Formats: sequence, C-alpha cells, structure tokens
Amino acid sequence: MSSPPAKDAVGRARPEETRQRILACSVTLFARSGFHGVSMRDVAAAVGVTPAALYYHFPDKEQLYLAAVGYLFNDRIPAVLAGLATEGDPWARLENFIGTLTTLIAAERDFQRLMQWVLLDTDDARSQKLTDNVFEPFFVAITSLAADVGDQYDAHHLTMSIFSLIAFPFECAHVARFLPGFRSPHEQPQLLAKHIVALLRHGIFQKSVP
Amino acid sequence: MSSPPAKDAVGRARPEETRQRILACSVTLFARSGFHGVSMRDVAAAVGVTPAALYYHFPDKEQLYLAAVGYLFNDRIPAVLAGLATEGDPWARLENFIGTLTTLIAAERDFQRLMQWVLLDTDDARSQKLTDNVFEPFFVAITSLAADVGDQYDAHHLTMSIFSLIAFPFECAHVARFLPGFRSPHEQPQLLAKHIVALLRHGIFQKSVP
DNA sequence: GTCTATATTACGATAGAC
DNA sequence: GTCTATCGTAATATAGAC
Repeated sequence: MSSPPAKDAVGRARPEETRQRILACSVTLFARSGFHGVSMRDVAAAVGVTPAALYYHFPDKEQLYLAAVGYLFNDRIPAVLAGLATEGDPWARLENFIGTLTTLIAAERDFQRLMQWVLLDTDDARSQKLTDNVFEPFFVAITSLAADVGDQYDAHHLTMSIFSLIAFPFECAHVARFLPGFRSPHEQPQLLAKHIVALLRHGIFQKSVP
Repeated sequence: MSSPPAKDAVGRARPEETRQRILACSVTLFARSGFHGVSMRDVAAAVGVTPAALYYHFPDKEQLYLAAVGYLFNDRIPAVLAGLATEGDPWARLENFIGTLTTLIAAERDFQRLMQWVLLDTDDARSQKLTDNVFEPFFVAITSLAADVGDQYDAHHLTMSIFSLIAFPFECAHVARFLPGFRSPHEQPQLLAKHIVALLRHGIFQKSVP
C-alpha cells in the first residue's frame, strides 16, 4: 500500500519522511472507515511497519487522526482558495469557485469523505479548531462574494446554500447510483457545476415567468 | 436511559416491547457515535439489561444496527411523505414538502445524524437496500414535482439540489455555530425553509436583473 | 527508529442456570 | 427472557532489545 521507506546515508529511515507516509496512509484509511473503523494495526499494515513504530511518531491514535485530518486539509485548501483569487466580476469569480471546488471534491474522494466524518464529530473543541482552521477561510470568501451577487438574501443562508449544492450530491453519490433516473453523466463534476450556476442565477422560474 | 420493562400478568417481560426498547436506545446511540462507535455493552447499559439479553432478540450487532435504522426510518418516513400528498399546484406542494422536511430534520436530530452515518456506508448491498426502501420514495415524489416546476433543468440534478439545500445545513449545524456571522435565527427551520423556497423560485438575479 | 514481546483492557458472542 | 460467567479475539499502548 505504500512505497518503502527512504533511507539516509547510514541506512536509517528518516523520521520526517516516515511520518508523512504514516499520515498519507492514515488519511486514506480514516476517510474510508472513520476513526473507530480503523485500528492502529490497520494503519501499521498499510504503512508497512509494526504498530509500535507508530507510537514513536504519534503519542496515541487520536493525535494521529487529528494530524491526518490536518495533513489532508492543509494540503488541499490552499489550491482551492487560490481559485477564488481569480480576476473578474463577482459572478465570474463565483462561477470559477463553484467549478474549482466541484472538480476538486470529485477528484479527491478522501477529502470529501473525511470532511463527512469530521462533520459527524460531536467534540466541541475539535469542531471549533477545525472550523477556525479549515472552514472559516472558505466561508468568509464565499460570504463576501454572496453578499455581492445576492444581497437580497441572508448572507449566511446563501453561503450555506452554495456549499450545500456543491457538497451534498457527492455525499449521496454512493446511493444515488441506485436511484431511478440516474445516469452516469450525473456524476460529471462539470455538468453538476453548470447546473448549480444556472440554478443559482435564475432559479426555477427562469422560463416559467415572463 | 430507558423506562423499566413492561411485565405481563405472570411477571415476565414481553418480548416485543423489550425489542422495541432495544431499538429505541440503539437508534440514539448509533446516531450519536455510528456503528463502530457503539458497543453491545453500551446498548445493553442504555436499555438496562445485560449484553446477553440483546442476543436473544437479535442474532448479532450488525442485524441490530440494521433493525435500528429501519425502525427509525419506517417510523418517520410515512409522516413526511404524507406532507407530499397535499392539494394545490406543484409549487404549493413543493413549498409544503420543503417546510415539512426541514422542520422534521430540525426536530429529529437522530434521524438526521443516522442518515449521515448511512451515507458513509460503503457496503453496496446495504446501500442498495436502503436506497430502495428509504430514499427512493422521497426521490421519486420530488422528481415528479421538480419536473413540473422546473422542466428547464435536469430532473435528477434539480431533485438532488432540493435535498442538498434542505439536508446539508443540518449536517453543518454543529460547526456552523463557530463561523463568523452566525446568529441563532439561522438555526430556525422555518427561516431556512423560506430561504430555500425563495432561492429556488427566483435565483440570485431576482432583483439584480430587471 | 523499528523491532519483538507483552501488559491490559475492551469487544462480540456463547453456554448454561434460573 | 434474562441472568451470571466466560471464552476467544482484537484493541490500544508500553517495555526493552537492537
């Protein structure tokens, strides 16, 4: 599941690289099965070491989990936020953001599933820390955009609606395949992004009302 | 956590009632912590029996979990689907559905969280069974409504969008409290329903375009 | 830094008395 | 039907050799 550890000139594994390999394997496992669904044995087997080795790099399972979450989110978020910095009028920037985030979520299923697990966490301290570090920059950026393009709506509700339209279809992707009327093009992120932009722009009454 | 078991005339606990008490306690626990986050000992303690007693009513933990999910969903879904059967034009029925489902999800957090756990399940057989039994009736009903009120959009995408706008804000409710600009009225289901209906009707360009 | 070996606890599940 | 008692396994985590 993982490439062999890098060795230095004396033949010892370099701790920082091993740490990263552990995090990379942990992300995939935790994204698939959640905190309680993954054992330290599972992680160790995926990395290719014994469980005891993990405890040299992380004090316990919870700290490993939190480090893995931070590793994934800190790795991905800058790229997405960069898509917000594009030029153009607010609508163009919003369209760009929707397209970028939709494509990213579609490509990085670990990102999407880990976010789903994180949203189910009931620990207040962890939720607050994660909100401050991960969700807040997104939310603030979109909120200011939303205030520009849709000032007739409550900014919080509108921002949440935009994220809902993007994220929730991927949460349902696994069961949506079994729904009547589902066809594979529905899973293409570009088509979903186009649909969201059109719906946000015009609403359902687009052509029904003169 | 649970009221004492009902006894029959001879003083023996009635099996069907105990079964229901086990299911009720299981729903709350599984909704809070998920399948792997709840032990049979936890359930037994909540019910007020020993773990061994659970195995008289259910063959194993997985069957208990599936029965608990079915118990909750079969208990709630008929009431929601009834809200779809109201009279009026498609828009009035859609508005009614959005209001009913939003209010239900807000009131029944167990329902919302258990749905979130279920969406993370990777087992194809379980997902398909649950889709057929639970999600499909919802989806079909809304799809036909969506086709009536918004035939310029793809029916699958539009239906998914409607569910997204309703469900996702509640998935984020726990972290949303820590976001800047959040105020307690944002948690009122009626206000959220109003926002969703307005957004679906008119889109963001409602007043920006003459 | 990673290993072997193990302590300790928790888990799912069962046998058999009542 | 529920209990007590327990089996076998798997979990987190640590000690100490190398």
